[in-house]
Amino acid sequence: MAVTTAGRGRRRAAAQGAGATLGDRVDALERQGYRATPQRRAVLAAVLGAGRVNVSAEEVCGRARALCPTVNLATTYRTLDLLKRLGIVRRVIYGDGRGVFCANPDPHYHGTCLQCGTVVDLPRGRIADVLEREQRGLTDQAFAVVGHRVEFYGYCDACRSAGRTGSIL
Amino acid sequence: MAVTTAGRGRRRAAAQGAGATLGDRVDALERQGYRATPQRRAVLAAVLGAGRVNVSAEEVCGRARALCPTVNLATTYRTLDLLKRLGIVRRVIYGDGRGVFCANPDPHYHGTCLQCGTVVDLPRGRIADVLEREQRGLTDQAFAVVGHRVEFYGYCDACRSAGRTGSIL
DNA sequence: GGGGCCGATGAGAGTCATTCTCAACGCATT
DNA sequence: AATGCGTTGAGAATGACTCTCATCGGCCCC
Repeated sequence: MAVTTAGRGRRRAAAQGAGATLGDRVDALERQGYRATPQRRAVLAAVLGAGRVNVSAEEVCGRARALCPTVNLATTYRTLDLLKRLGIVRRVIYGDGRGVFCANPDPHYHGTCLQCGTVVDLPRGRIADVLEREQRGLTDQAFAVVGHRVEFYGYCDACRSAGRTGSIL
Repeated sequence: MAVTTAGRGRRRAAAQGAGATLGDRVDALERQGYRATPQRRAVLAAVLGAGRVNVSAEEVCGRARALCPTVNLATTYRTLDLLKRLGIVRRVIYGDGRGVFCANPDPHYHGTCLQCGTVVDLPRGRIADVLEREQRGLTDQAFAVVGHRVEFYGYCDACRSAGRTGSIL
């Protein structure tokens, strides 16, 4: 997979949303006045390429280097921050304080494996509505609630298959 | 408030739970074979004294020093970790990856102020049951869910009174 | 009641993720 | 070619946290 010229105007799909491609995100970037440099394309491709599994900045940097060898860790952080501000990626902080990045544009939850620490996307269920209602109920306290975040933990496929479901992260 | 001799056998209340006092926690500590040193008592008192507002390790250390001037930051971390293992305090990691400590033994949620970062305890509502059910529903995926964590965000009393409700952490 | 044992401590160095600084680069415009 | 400005790489700085190690201080045994 090469991340160099990244076709422009090839697709007219939604810039965000379930079907958005790498090119769509590149377009979004440029539309906001940012240059789509090879480094930024590589970082973007690295996050998108991780699929349902969320990745750390260091992992993103490693993957991006396979596409553009000059990508630096500082640039990776800068780019991820930019993509976060543009709403293209999300940053998830969990249990041990480590941050991982996620490019899934659909509403979803995150599940952290108690064994290996992997963070995967989980489909969104019916909790959201209940949480919305709960939010309103909590607001008459000394705290005005405006949003929430849910995080699940358990065991990923790999760890379950390997029988590793004992320890606690 | 002095944290020196910390009466033993004064109370016979539940060692854990809503009505537990500083002395109860000290007892719990000793019952498990750990020494209730002045430093540990001070750290414990510092966390308990913070009430509904959760505190960072550095804040705990500062508060503890008012009770026992020799308390060191390393000792604070060590003690907080010990108290965590004993189930006396809980560690909450939120938004920016900073960890805060909480001594509230009742089931509750945490609310993070988007303005000043303060973390307060919020009363537990009816979400828990829904989340339990949701957990089971999510488990037939490539991930076995065994638990969850909910975090609310909004604006604390102080920031609302001061009219600071604009920015996002 | 002196000595040894062992858990606990303070100070400071080390670690790790993340951010900052700054000179250099690259591309567009003139 | 000259200028300007966004972007970059390298490495230093930061900040939270953990580790190391010599020392301290109760407690037990003789």
